[in-house]
Amino acid sequence: MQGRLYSYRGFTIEVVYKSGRIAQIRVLDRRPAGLPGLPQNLRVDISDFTPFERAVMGKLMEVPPGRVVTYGMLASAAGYPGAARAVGRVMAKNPYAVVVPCHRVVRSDLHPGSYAYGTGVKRRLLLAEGVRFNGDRISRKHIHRFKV
DNA sequence: GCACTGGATGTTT
DNA sequence: AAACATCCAGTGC
Repeated sequence: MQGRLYSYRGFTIEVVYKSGRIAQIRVLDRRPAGLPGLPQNLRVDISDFTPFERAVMGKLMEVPPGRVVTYGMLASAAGYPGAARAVGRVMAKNPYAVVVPCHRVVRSDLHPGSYAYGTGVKRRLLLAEGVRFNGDRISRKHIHRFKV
């Protein structure tokens, strides 16, 4: 698997194509040397996912850089209150890092929580997007409120 | 406040 | 039936 390399806020992003469609987007913990910026118009295909997964991923894509949501908040906003842990399962399998911004989903105690590419990468990605920390916890002002 | 524990939880495979 | 990137209430500092 080889893909196109892009730059996103100090990280290298690899977009892997399979038969003309985006198969995976991953984060490489490496400085992007002279790479183009990550395109805004990348179209990811979520039609093969379950209704629950589509609802969660779709809602998550509303969260902008510099904001975070908790697993439980995202579950409720997607229409599945109480499914915080199931949201964690979706995030763990998310093939489209950064475009489906699973690094912006954090624990209810505002610790960043786990990440497929390492907790350090998650923390530094959030920092690069403008999220401030108090020690190892995210400050409350960055919590995103979904529109009703 | 902090750290830890045990149990409940929803969805997928 | 098992797995899990959680959550909450309880306990003891």
